[in-house]
Amino acid sequence: MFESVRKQSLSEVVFDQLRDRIVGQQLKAGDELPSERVLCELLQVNRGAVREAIKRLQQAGLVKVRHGGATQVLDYRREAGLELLPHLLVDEHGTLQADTARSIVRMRQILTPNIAREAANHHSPETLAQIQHCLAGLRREHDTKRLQYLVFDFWEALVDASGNIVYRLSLNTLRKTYEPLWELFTQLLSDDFHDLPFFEELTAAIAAGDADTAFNLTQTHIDHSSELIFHVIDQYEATP
Amino acid sequence: MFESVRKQSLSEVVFDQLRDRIVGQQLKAGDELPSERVLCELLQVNRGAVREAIKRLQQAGLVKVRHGGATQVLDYRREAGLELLPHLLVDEHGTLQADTARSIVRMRQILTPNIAREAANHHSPETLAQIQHCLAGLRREHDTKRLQYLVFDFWEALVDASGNIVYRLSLNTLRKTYEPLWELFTQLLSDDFHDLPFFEELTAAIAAGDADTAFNLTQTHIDHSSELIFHVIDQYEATP
DNA sequence: GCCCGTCAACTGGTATGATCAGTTGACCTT
DNA sequence: AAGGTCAACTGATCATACCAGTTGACGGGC
Repeated sequence: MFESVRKQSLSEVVFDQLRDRIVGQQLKAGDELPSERVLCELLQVNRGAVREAIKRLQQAGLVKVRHGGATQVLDYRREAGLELLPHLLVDEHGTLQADTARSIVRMRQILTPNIAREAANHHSPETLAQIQHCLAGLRREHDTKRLQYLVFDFWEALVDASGNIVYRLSLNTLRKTYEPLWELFTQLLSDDFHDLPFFEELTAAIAAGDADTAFNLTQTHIDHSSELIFHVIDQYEATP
Repeated sequence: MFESVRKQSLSEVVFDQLRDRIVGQQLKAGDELPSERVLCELLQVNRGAVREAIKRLQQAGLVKVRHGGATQVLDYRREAGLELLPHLLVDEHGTLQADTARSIVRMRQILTPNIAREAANHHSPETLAQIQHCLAGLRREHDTKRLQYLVFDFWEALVDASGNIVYRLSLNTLRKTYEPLWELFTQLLSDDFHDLPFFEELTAAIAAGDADTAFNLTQTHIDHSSELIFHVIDQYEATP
């Protein structure tokens, strides 16, 4: 099929370039960015584009801007937020960083059972209905690719039911992080997507308000898929 | 003492105003922002300032900008990242949102024991030394206020030792979120800060690579302080 | 009637150059 | 050596063009 052509604004290009230099350590913490006027000259763009890019770097916690003084590069490991994750997982050369990948899987591994637990504790009639609606979709679908989307919707419904906004926002970022790798998981986690009994039991446990069962069921399920992914990461790391 | 005077750039003011309207639901998901030129007129500022603010909104996942079309407000609960948290905890009127506060405490509660576990599993000689250095500081300090900083440094050392970048970035955001409420915790968690035996045992467990003990010790410790905080939140919510 | 191209009137994106405002450091005075 | 002055940086703001993509009304063709 056709792919949508990518259109990047200038300020986006500038932002990407500076961000990559920072996470790539060519610009280290404490270093000073060239002045806006110099950057214009170096990058051959107008100053507005440079300023927009720097505003975004500031928003991302990568630089500190001071009126009258030079713009300073911050230590992104101490200052940046989760939203930097996508660019730590895949570096500027498109290389996947195994350490980051493992970190993400771990996070998912510990977050998901707790989401299930809190969904059992805090669900409302509306959010429960949404979960059950997702479950009904899972029952009908057999194509792995489409199933993957439905499984994801199921988890999103759980997060909503948990009522925990921090889980919600964290998962948003995690989603954006592995969206580019979506198809990688289609085959890898195929068995998990097709594990209908699990989704049935989990939904039942949540509906019954049985938090411990919801937690344990999910932990078992997620531990399994995590092991699969860890294994693939190890393989990837071993064969450059 | 004196407080440093706050200086906010225009684009920052514009950004704050628009962000508050979005999280405050005056601008709902799907709504269209006024055009940049109209916003200039409404806010009586230069277009550059408006554009810089909108770039930051875009970076934060709050709006979707399309060349030629209107800028659309997104559903921040589905699109935004963790970095929005500070502004969900305290709304534009300075009111603390109890639900968000509880979500944050829960997140901390489930994250911290896992950080300890992974610190036990993955620490290097350097990161372990850093933890022990923090512990030494805790032994010497008795003033609660200064102790609070040292305790925080201790946890940061643990996160570094865990080697998990996702934990690291999440904690960065959580830190920025409760930084404004820092003094609130000074008295509330005073007993926890002074619980030296806990820090001693935890450090020993990590040094010994005993992940389960590290996990359990931390869980007990954090569960206790979480209960304290939950209690205060409940009280706060009951007395408006 | 319906389809399709045209075009004007939006929208955001880029460019230029001027000016305001805070920071820094060399230099001069005391 | 201490302190004040000032020129030369830095970022912040402004005004005004013009480029480029989107939208929808309009009108000719079938």
